[in-house]
Amino acid sequence: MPNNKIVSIDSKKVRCEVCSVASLVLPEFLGGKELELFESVVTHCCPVHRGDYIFQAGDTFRSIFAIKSGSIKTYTRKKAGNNQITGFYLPGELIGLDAIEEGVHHSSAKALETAAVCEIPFDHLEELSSTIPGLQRQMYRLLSKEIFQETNLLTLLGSKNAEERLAGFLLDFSNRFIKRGFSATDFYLSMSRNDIGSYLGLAVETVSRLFTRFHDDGLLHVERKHVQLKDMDRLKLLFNGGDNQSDQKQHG
Amino acid sequence: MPNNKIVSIDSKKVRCEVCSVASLVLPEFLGGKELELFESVVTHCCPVHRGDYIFQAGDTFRSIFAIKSGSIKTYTRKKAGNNQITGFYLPGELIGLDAIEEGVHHSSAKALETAAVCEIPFDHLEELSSTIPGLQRQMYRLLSKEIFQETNLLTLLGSKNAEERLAGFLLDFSNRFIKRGFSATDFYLSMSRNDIGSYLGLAVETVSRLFTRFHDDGLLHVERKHVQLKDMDRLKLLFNGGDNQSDQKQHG
DNA sequence: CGCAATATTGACCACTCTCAATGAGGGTGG
DNA sequence: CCACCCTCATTGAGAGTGGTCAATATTGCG
Repeated sequence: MPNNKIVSIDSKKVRCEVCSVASLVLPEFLGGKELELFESVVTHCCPVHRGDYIFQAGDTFRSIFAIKSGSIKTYTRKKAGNNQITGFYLPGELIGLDAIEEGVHHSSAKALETAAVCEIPFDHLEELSSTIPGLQRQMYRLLSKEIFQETNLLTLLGSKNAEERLAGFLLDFSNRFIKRGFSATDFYLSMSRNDIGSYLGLAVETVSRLFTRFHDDGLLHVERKHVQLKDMDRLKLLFNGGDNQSDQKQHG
Repeated sequence: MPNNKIVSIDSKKVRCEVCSVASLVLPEFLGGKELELFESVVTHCCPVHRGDYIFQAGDTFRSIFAIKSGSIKTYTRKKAGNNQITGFYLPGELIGLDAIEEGVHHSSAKALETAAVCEIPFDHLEELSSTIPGLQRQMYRLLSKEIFQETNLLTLLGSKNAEERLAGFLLDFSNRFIKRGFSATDFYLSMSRNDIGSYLGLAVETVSRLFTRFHDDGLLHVERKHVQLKDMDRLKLLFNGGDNQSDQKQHG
């Protein structure tokens, strides 16, 4: 597995492993004592390997999971033999939030590479969040953030063409990497082209062709999983498509 | 506005107006006294008319809103002059949940018809939910439900073709109407074809053509906003597309 | 009653999917 | 250490779904 890791993350893994989950997931609002309390409810914090499940569709919901290092994909079953990727998650992000309501996981979560994932039993978290006001607030914010991000993805799928989608995908990762202190323009994508295609609602071949085109156009340098964004401005322009200009393609 | 109301809802509006928001939005877990407390934080409960905004993108987030009657659409700005519809909301549903995290609305909410909408100041709700454990739990569930539903929509947009999308759209509304005690097979769609198209990531013309085709195929009877589903089984079959059968179109 | 907005329908074509072949990596076993 | 296999990625050619443009209802509103 040497090549398909997000190396920039792996290089910091040691540091991540020792720092607290709480400070990673809940960067604000919690004091030292509260952080400790939060840490106390985190039961497991085990490393997983590429292909390992964190949970599967159909599992009873008991915990949410915080990612400390590595990356995770979530997906739902689609048609025979195929999966619909619903998200890629990086350190500091939570998975399993969609299962709170029904008490059952409807999606599966699988490690894209070696990763450290912390289990947070939800009933403990609930109890704790009713005693620590700041934690409750943070929980609301985290859930809201997930909704907001999915709304953005909906907009992407509902109104953008193939190249706008891939540009948006890359810019999203760029933003998320930079927030974690990694390079905004030089990173490894731990997921396969197939996963990217499914996530963006495109065929694998289209994704592959677009990477080639972007490469040839000088927008980026790509070699398998390794991506270096070369022209962020044009990439952003591409993402925004016909915006600003008064052309109104699609759903006019 | 005689024709573009969801009449089956309107016919029950009087009843809805007098029953509590809480019992509509939070059907479980709250006792009589707690319901009263919850009601006390609901400041406004004003009627809105077709085209009225509940909130707009850019507004400071202060409240979430519960719909008591009528229907609401939410959307984000897309390209010049166009909107990307992100959701349609019916009585008992909450809007504005995506704005908690950043404290700013990134989407707008507009009434599709005359509707009753209750404002619930979020800081009050937060306070209250830390004193009533059942309320906190319900809030988590409601937020989680929104995430789950958006994930479903993502799957729809990411992996279904045009007719599967429209079938899914109709089945979704059918389910939501039946949960509210209305007919599962006979209802009015309060939104325009344009809105449906935007929501489903399709051109208006495609939506129109599909309605006609479904009508001609005997799947449903449609006359402008009035829809009567005639063959739920075939509609479900259509929605599931190539599932069950071992054909694996798209992202093979 | 006429204008504006919304729907419907048709013709055309482009974007993206499908199918198919080839190439490149990575892991396993001899 | 190399051969082999299997998965994943790339590239090409052709086809089809669905978008765009345009014209014509139909409805609603001032």
